[in-house]
Amino acid sequence: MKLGSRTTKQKRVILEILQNTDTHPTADWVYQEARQILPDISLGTVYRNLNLLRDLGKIQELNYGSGQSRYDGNPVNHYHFVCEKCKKVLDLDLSVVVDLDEEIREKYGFQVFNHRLEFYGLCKTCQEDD
Amino acid sequence: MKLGSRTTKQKRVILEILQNTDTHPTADWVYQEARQILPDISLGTVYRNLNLLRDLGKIQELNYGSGQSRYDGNPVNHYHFVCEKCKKVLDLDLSVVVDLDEEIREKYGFQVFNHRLEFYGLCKTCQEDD
DNA sequence: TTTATACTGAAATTAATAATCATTATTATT
DNA sequence: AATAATAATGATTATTAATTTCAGTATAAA
Ligand SMILES: [Mn+2]
Ligand SMILES: [Mn+2]
Ligand SMILES: [Zn+2]
Ligand SMILES: [Zn+2]
Repeated sequence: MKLGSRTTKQKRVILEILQNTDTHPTADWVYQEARQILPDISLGTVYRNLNLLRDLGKIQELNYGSGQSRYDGNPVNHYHFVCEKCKKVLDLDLSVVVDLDEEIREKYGFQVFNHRLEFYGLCKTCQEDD
Repeated sequence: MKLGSRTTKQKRVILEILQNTDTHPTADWVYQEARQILPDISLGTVYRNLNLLRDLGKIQELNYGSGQSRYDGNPVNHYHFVCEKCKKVLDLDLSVVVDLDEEIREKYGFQVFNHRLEFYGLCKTCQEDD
C-alpha cells in the first residue's frame, strides 16, 4: 500500500476545512478549526496532511516571506492579492495567462510547469484607517 | 541619527557582493563571501544588513517556500524563473507589465505597490540529465 | 577630540516545520 | 466477520532559518 492511500477522518476534515474557506489560512488556523471537530488531532498531523494533499495536487501551498505558509483549497492556478498591512490573501478574478509559460519555453528553452503572479499593496479597509 | 545612516565596511561589502552576482544567493552564501574580505564578520550582521538594505530599497528579498530567502542586488522589479531541481533562480528578460497594477486598482480598489511574477520548471541542464 | 549612538560579534532565543517512534486505525485478505 | 499488514496518528523531540540580546566598538556630528 502506498503513501496517501488511506482516507482518515483527519485527512478528510483538513481538506473540507480548506475547501470551505477562501481565506487562505495558515497551518495553525487549520489546526484550530480541525480541533473543533476532532479535539485530539495534533498539529503534526495537520502539517503532514497539508503536505500530503499538496503533493497529491488537491490543495496549494503559498509562501509569503518569512512567516507561515498559507494554504489554498483551490488547486487550480489563479492569482492573488496580498495586503501588506493586514496580511489578507485575496483571490483575483483574472484569466490565467497560459501563453506566458509557452513564451518562456520558446525564448529560454526552459520546461515550464506553472507560474505564480501576486500583487502587493493595501486592501480597501486598510487604505481607510491611515 | 537614524537607522541605516552609518556606512560600515560590513554594509558596503554585503551590498557589493550582491551587486556583483546574478545568482540570487542565500544569506549564508553572502556570509561565506563576505568572510573572505572581512574574516570577522558575523552571520547576524549579514542578516541585519540584508534586512536593512531591503528596507532601504537597495536590494530585494525573494522567498521560495520552506527554505532560505534569496537576495537580489537589483532593486528594480523584474521576473524570475526558478528551477525546481537545482533551485537556481534566473533573471528573465521580459518587460514588466505595469498596466497590471493599474488594472487591479481599477477593478478591486486596492492600492497596488508592486507585483511578483515567477515561473517554475526545469532549466536546460536539468532537463538533460534525466 | 569629544560625544552620542548606530552598529558590531557572539551567543542565546524564537518560530515554523519536520522527524521520530510506539500505538492505533484502515483496508485487503482470508 | 476475523485476521493480518502497514499507513497514519498523537506526542514528543529535533531541525533550521532568522531574530534578538547585549556589552563592547566604530562612525560621524559637534
Ligand atoms: Mn486562492
Ligand atoms: Mn533577479
Ligand atoms: Zn488589509
Ligand atoms: Zn536546474
